[in-house]
Amino acid sequence: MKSMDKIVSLCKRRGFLFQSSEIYGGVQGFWDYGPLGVELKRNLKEAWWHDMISGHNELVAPPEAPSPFEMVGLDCTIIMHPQVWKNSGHYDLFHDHMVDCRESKKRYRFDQVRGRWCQKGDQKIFVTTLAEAEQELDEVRRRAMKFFKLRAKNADQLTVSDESLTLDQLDDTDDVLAPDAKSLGTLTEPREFNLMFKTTLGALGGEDDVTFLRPETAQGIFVNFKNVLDSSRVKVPFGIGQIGKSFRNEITPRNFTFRSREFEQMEIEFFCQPDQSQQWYRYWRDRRLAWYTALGLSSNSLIMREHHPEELAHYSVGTADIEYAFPFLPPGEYGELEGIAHRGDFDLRSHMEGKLDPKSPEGQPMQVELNEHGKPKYRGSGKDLSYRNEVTNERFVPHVIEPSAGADRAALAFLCEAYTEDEAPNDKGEMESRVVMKLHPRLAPIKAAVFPLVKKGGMSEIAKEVYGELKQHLNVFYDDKGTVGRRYRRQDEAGTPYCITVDGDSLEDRTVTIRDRDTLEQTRVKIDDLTTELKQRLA
RNA sequence: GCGGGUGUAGUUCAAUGGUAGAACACCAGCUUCCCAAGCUGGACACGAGGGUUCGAUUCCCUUCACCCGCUCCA
Repeated sequence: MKSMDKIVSLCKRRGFLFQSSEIYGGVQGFWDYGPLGVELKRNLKEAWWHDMISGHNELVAPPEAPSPFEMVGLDCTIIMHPQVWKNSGHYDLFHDHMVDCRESKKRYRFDQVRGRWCQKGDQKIFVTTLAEAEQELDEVRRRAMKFFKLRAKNADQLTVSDESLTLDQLDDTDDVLAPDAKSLGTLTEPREFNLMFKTTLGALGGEDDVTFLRPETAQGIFVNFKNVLDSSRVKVPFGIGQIGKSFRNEITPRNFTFRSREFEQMEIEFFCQPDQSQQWYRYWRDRRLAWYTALGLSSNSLIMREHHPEELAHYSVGTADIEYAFPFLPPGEYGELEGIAHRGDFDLRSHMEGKLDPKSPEGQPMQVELNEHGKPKYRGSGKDLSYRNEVTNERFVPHVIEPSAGADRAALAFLCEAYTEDEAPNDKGEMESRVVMKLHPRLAPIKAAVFPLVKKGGMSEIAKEVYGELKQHLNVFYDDKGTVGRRYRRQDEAGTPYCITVDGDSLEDRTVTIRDRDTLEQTRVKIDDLTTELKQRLA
């Protein structure tokens, strides 16, 4: 049976993944890739970069694509101008003040809990509710009656303030009846949740020099949009891709590497004409799903989850998550690998004009979010990030489709998918259980292993010669320790798709056997044809 | 952040208020002409800090990490 415990144990044992700083007891939410893991992850990122960016042919429209398009890459810094995160919306979203209720164990956003002062006799309490604005007064009154143990006929003993307040407008929470509590004063002090990693610019930096490690790579693409346009001659529609580390202070890192605090993203921002954005959204959504299945994720374990219209920001035409049935999730539940979001012109315009207000009235272009003085809450760059079609002379702010993938989550999904227990014969022909990582050859850390069948009679010499030749082209591994069966099993656990064995016949006719990891079948090929044969099989 | 559970070798597990065992894995050698567990030998562990005690891996406290549930998930 496939279980998370077994997968975690194999990852440690074989050097795919280690806990960060393990000798000091580890740090929650940080993980290191070992010798096999780093190869897997590099292969994964290289597959993505090749398939999405460097291997893309911009001269022809791929199947299902509305038109030909261009793709270029970018690699930008982790630390950026602090204003980036204000206009991207992360600064506001990531600085929630939260309170916990000691009684109900629930957590609330401090500025979202509303309520009213209620008085009976000389006792004055603040009764809260999460109810909608229309039901708020009734709900507050109902809870207050219950708290004071008043019957309906004595309702006139209760006075409820006309003014609705949020918790952040109170001096303290001592007299607050929390939304799910029965007694007063159960809320903790509000605590700031810094979901972005704060850091300081410059050696003498004070509070004014605070900035953040990026929580996503995407913003680096948006702020370089004009640079890329001015330097690369790309024309809309085109995409900019980037692979890089991002950082988020996850509240509850859990499930192995699934929710890490330092993680790597593979993101594309695809810029297109607003009237074509729906087609491009569908194209990327379907293409990205197909990418995972092409690399070996079972379509039974993958789902495309379209967000419901009510989940979407109103400027967005659609958002879909590609999700995988990780073994640590209950049956029927899926964990996100990648989100494909239609982001409209929100990001480019926010970086031009100042942070747009997602709560802008529907049916018209979004407006810049204003502060209490009626000025932009956060100033934009003031730079023109619109695009001019040089043929039609039409000028517009491109709409953006954002396929945003998690490299570590993908690596984990491929590891989980690959873990297989099956049966293989032992030297007596009896079936024994075997653990094999059925990684796609493109992802496998080691492409082939080379063995002398036994360490004598000149087999080692030939095997070393074969190894030296292959090593120039492929990541291969040499092993002559123990019996050959044991060496095969070791490679099975590492996910090596092929094992090359030099035997007695090799001495006579310069042939070797290729053993297939999944079928255990062996075929004999000439040493001179080996590189070509392997490259063909690995393609 | 809350509640429950668990921390012993690379892995999976024992035992013990007084010398910490095993299996597999690993290393060296022997054996071995195709699928791990033949032979000999070897190296390797009580998450961290504090307390109680003559003595703590064991009891107590704190802390860190992992697992389960709740919460959160931009």
